[in-house]
Formats: sequence, C-alpha cells, structure tokens
Amino acid sequence: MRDLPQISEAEFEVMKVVWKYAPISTNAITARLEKTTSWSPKTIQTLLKRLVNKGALTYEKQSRMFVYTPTVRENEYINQKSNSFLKRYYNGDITAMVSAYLENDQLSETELDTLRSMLSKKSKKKGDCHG
Amino acid sequence: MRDLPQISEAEFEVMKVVWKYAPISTNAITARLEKTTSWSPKTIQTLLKRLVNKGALTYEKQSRMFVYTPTVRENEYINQKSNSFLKRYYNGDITAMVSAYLENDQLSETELDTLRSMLSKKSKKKGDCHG
DNA sequence: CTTCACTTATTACATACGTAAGATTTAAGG
DNA sequence: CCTTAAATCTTACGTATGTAATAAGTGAAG
Repeated sequence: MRDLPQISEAEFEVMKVVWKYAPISTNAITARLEKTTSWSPKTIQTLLKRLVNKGALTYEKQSRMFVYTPTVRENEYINQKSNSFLKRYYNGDITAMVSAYLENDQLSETELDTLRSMLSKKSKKKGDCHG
Repeated sequence: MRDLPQISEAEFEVMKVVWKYAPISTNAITARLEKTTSWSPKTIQTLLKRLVNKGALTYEKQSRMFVYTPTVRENEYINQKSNSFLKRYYNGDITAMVSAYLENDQLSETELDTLRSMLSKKSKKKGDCHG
C-alpha cells in the first residue's frame, strides 16, 4: 500500500471538492470553496499548487486553464488517516474508541441501533458468499 | 466545556508519559521518553516548556528541578481529538467510521465480537438502572 | 564564599501551513 | 500582430513544529 501524500487541513477541504467533482477546473473549485470558506482565490490557488507538488492532484491543461484530478482515492486517504488516528490515540484499537464513546454516553439510541444492525449483518466468516 | 490546548504530535508523546506518571520530574520524563523515542533531552525540555506555555502542563519547583502535572485529563483530551477527527473525516458520524472498517474487512472476528458484546450490554434507555 | 555540575532559559534554524499579493505568461479578441 | 484579461507562477510573511545548541542561573559540596 503506497504512501499517501501528507495533506493539511486546508488542503483537505480542497481535496474534498476535487474528489466530489473531478475532473474540475481551478475556477470551479474556487467557486465551490467560496461558498463554504472565506478564502481568497489566491489562497485556493496556492493550495492547489501545493497539492500538485505533493502529488495529491494532477492536472491537464484545457487551453490556459487547469483541470484537476486526484491521484488518491478519498476512501483510501480517509482510511489511512483513520488508521493513524486510531494508532495514535487508541493504540490502534477501534473497539477502544467505540468503548470510550459508549462510556461517555456519546452515542444516541439511533446510532447504537445502527451499529448493532451493521454488526449483526456482518457475515461471520471471510469467504462467506454474501448469501 | 473549556477549550483544550492545541498539542502537537511530539508534544502528545510527552503528555502521555506525564499523564501516566504525574507528578513527574523532567529527568524522569526524559528517561521514559528515551526508551521509546530518539529525542535528545534538549528536545524533550523544549517540548515540556512549550506544553507549559500552552497551558497543558503546570509544574512545581522541587529545589532546582521541575515536577510536572497535566492541567487536562487524558480522556478529555482524547475525546476532544476524537470528536474533531470524526467531524473532519466522517461528518461527525462514528457509525460511518465503523461502517468503513466493516466494508474494508479491517475488523477481526474478535474485534467484531467485542463490539457486539459492548453494544448489547449497553442499556437501552438512559436512566435505566443498570438492572 | 566560591565553584561546578546540573537545571532551566534563550536562541536557532529548517520545514510546513495559513493566507495572500505581485509578477509573468498566454489565449482570445480586435 | 498587438493588447488585455485571465490564468498560472513566484515571492512573502507570520506562526507552529521538529529538533537542538548555547547561555544563564542555582543548589550543593568544598
């Protein structure tokens, strides 16, 4: 599993729109982000450039404009982030995290039911033929 | 809920030992950390100082030495980190995170059982008298 | 009281990040 | 072709972080 580029928080906001709408031009990205942030277009361009430098995005020229595409899949990235988060704060043990939430009563009854349901649906054996 | 100080990754490693052994002196902290990291004592002292500046630690003088105590509880800190992590990557929805792990087959059968068990033990209603 | 070993305090420096402004290039219109 | 508006590229600057080195202060031993 290749090493995903390090993406900062601000850069991640940019990635989210590229993931959602790729291939997408600088302007379209800027337009989207101006709805949800207060960043200047210059700032957004800096972030895009940094993401390209880091190898998180590639672009194609469409005449003078750039049209971006991610090189990393969102799921893959988030998954890697989750693993390192769990490792750091819960010793890599997701059950410890859920347990902390349970103990702090931070899960609604709906969430509890969702979890119970997901877990009971999960087949018991790998190789089980989703039947 | 007061705003916890911003603690960097390296600083967090220091906090972990202070949380575990507080009240603890600079030297004892350094000794512990030299077992698990390759940091120079100077580096550790810088981190300690920064943590004091940020208000994450306080100290008392024992003659010329400092003895540190955290101002933030570990659980509280980790909980805050978890919330902001979930917010950023899973829209604040822990069930989405668990679901991602389930879909990626990243949970062992043991972990699945642990989760099922924790969830079934959780009482259904708040105010329920653990009966 | 003086000195020195040990502590803490100050300073250092490169990289990353947030947040842009200014300079340069270039496609498109005249 | 030339101009210009729009796009990209270069430069900027403060704060945070990783990672220390050097300077200064002080308690304990002599």
